[in-house]
Amino acid sequence: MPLEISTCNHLDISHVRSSCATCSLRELCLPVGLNEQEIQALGDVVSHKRKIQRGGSLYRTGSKFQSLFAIRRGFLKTCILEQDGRQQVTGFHMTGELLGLDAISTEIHTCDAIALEDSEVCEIPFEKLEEISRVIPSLMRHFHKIMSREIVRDHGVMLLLGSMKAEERLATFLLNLSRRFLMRGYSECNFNLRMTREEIGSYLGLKLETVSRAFSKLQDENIITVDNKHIQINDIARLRMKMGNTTCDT
Amino acid sequence: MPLEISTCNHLDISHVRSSCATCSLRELCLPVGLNEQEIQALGDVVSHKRKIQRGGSLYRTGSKFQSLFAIRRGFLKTCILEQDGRQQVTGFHMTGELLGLDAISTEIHTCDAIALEDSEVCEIPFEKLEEISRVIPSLMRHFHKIMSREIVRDHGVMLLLGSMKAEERLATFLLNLSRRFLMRGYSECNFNLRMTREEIGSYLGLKLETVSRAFSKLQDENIITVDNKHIQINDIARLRMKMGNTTCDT
DNA sequence: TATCAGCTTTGATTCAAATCAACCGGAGTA
DNA sequence: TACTCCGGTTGATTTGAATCAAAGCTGATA
Repeated sequence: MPLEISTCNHLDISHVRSSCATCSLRELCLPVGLNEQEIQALGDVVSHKRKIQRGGSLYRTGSKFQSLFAIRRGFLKTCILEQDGRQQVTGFHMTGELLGLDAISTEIHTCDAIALEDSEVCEIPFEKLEEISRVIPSLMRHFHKIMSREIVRDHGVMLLLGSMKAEERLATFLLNLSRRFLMRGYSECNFNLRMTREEIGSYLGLKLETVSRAFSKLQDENIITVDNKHIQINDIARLRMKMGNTTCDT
Repeated sequence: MPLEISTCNHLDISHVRSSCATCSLRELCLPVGLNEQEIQALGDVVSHKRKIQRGGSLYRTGSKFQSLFAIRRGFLKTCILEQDGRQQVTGFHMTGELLGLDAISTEIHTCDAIALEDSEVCEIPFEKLEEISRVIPSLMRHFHKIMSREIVRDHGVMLLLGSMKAEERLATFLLNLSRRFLMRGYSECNFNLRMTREEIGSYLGLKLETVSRAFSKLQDENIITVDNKHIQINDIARLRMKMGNTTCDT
């Protein structure tokens, strides 16, 4: 079922908030430079939407259905769960981002995607994506870019985990969130965290107490103001200093 | 210039050591399940081979030429180099593996690939790869799998860096190398490391002294025998125990 | 063969983060 | 209202890895 695109034609992604699926796709795809034809073609293959409640999972390790998911609304985390209970968050994903790129290799999802708040996603089966890409080859190239970007992002996280101190990690994390909020049209200096200290710690390779201490330290230095889940960045320049001279963007 | 494949038809990758480019591609591609037609098609687009001397670089951060590289012979490392001199090895790559998947997103290589010993690679320009994929769609699917596998691998490394102790990291690393050597037809319990302690440390998020100590500890426990760069695994089961109950495969 | 630079090992010390523990505060509920 | 659970903060202590330091080894080269 093709989705109408005539109803909205916002090209500025910062204003795209409607529930039109193609708009959501536009929001997704503009950053990678898709043109109207490509967006419309992609809209045609979006088979269905799914809602996930807070705490619910979009997919789990071992689930076989192969799809790419575009987040239309909400906030999710992906994580690896080990047999011994060790768990690691591999990423946080917000409205307008993509999910599920790990599933292609194994025919099976190797990590879980769990909603941190009520969310809604578009599901794009890989088969459909590949099918349409044969007609519109440029789409495939964009898809490659997205996958490649994920690899680069992961390398950034590896650098963070391998060589940064707790405070540097948190600064990097906050600046990354800030940038993503800004990109989606929200304030870059005022936002609410959707995840707990423990989840942040898991992502950054730290314990929750260490995360809490790092927050307190940044607040003591007047760089940020923390009120539980609410973060206000008072001095973004000094926060960048904390990050060190890294170009890494997680 | 098409490459002849009639001269060799080894299907058992463990014996493929010839300098025939298509053989090398076969070696590369069999693990992902390419058929003869696909291998031959890919052989046709391999534009040229490159030799890299020990210490030389295949590509550097900032170089713009976009290609996928298939290692025909040798051993390379990829690493991110930060402005402040911080450097992190993101992976080691041996004969029969692929390189260059990070370049697609940015139109530019974001990390360096440096030869740890004299090496030789096939260069496959992305454009050619995409071109041929339009004719043979299954090839594209394999390419996706390879990229996806890289993402999964990176997640494994993130788990390692985020939650493992020094000894667990080294055990995981050795078992991973072991498996890859086995896959290429070498001994899984007797091999030579191509990289220094410092490079291992950089990859595992440890200092070189810590790596050395971890080696010594495993030797003291009679799990491995270390003679400088030569490693012999005496008790692979106990080495696996050291790894912890992780399924992660770096 | 001697020399030298780079790599490796080992020991002593320091330090950052984990761990252990106590307490606080808000949301939900009996 | 009192209770409990959960998430967050803060303090004290422990611990694993980094750092500093010295010395041994190896392979390349003159």
